[in-house]
Amino acid sequence: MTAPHRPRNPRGEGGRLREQILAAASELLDAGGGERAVTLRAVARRIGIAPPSIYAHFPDQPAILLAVARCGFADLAARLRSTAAAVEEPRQRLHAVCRTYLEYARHHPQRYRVMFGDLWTTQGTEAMRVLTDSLTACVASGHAIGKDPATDTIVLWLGLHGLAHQRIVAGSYAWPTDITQRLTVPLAHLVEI
Amino acid sequence: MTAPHRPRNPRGEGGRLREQILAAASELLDAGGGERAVTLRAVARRIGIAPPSIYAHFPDQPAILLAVARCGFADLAARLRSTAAAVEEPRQRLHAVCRTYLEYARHHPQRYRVMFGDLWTTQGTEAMRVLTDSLTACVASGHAIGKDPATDTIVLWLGLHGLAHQRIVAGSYAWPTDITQRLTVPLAHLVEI
DNA sequence: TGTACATCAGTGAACGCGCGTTCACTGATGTAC
DNA sequence: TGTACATCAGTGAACGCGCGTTCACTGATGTAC
Repeated sequence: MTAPHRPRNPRGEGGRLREQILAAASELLDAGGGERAVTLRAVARRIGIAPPSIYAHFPDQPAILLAVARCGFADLAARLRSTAAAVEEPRQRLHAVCRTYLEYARHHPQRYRVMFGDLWTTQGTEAMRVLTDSLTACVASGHAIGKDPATDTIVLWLGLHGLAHQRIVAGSYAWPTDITQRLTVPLAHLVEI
Repeated sequence: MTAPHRPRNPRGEGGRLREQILAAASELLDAGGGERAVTLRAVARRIGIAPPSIYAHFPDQPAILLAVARCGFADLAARLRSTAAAVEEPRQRLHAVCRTYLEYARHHPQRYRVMFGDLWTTQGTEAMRVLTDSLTACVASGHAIGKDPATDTIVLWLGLHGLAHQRIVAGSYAWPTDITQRLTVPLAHLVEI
């Protein structure tokens, strides 16, 4: 658990500890303990520092989780953007973006829960924009119908979120293999052309 | 907070305390504190008993929340059943059942989160059956298309759950007023006839 | 009818624990003169 | 070049708190004889 003999950061590089704290918090989250496992002392223990050392970088304990969520949203948005940029065909692109979203939730289940539980306010708009753009492109190319892509995006996202969340909390449930398609196709109003 | 002068239950009626414990736990849940607020001692305080008195009815602290969830599922299923029984027309019935589901989540937000976070296994099948039956009836009457109502129900429910959950955690968000329709109509494959 | 006894619904005091946070500090490294 | 000083990264010990759980108990109420 404890990592002894940690060399202190060189002068001027004290900020590195902040990254280590965030990384340790993320690891604790997804190491099975969930949100409750991310205590100030547990984070310190994992890095191998004394508990008070954290106060140089975060005002209090909740601030750590908040920062983890903030990073999570930035990370998610970046992944969605790069997925969207990699696929040309509108319909395929929308599917790829949805897949990336669901993969993110699967790879960081507890971080996802923290992000979209409690402190989801306007932080998700960046990620949502990628979804909106992808859906709008489908409408423009005739792959989808619907005169209100903004609202359609919200509805599509609600479906994705429902699936992502339930996959996390009911991991053993035998979901139909084509569940993603069966959710996204009707919600995005995709049509054969 | 504390309720003093609580008269002890008459002889043979000691089981009543169990109900009070569950009620107190539910109240604590939805009184803003969330899951963390439901400590053994907090429950005892709210009823006005000594902490050890709880051990006559529950083996340990997690068992309290588990029992709350169990009751919640039974309650939800009962409400859905009575709603379904009250509406004749298949399409209206499906809508009414969905509405009741969402209302339940809104009225007991934290209880809902406990139910469908962590300990959702096979407890929800009762409630799901009402949804399946309603959807099947729609297909039979030609109000909905789709050859696999069982899977369609899961998909529809994922959408409902996504909305219910996000309404809870992002209460202030300005959802479109017709959001329920826009989610259920495509997911249930409802058609005009 | 009286009394000993069993049962029942709960108490009170105490335990050890991990937590968040505070405070005064230490020891290495760079900078000014 | 030597030395005093400031800065920086982090420590160690301690605090008070609420928690879950244990243990031996109390006092009212019903039952057997």
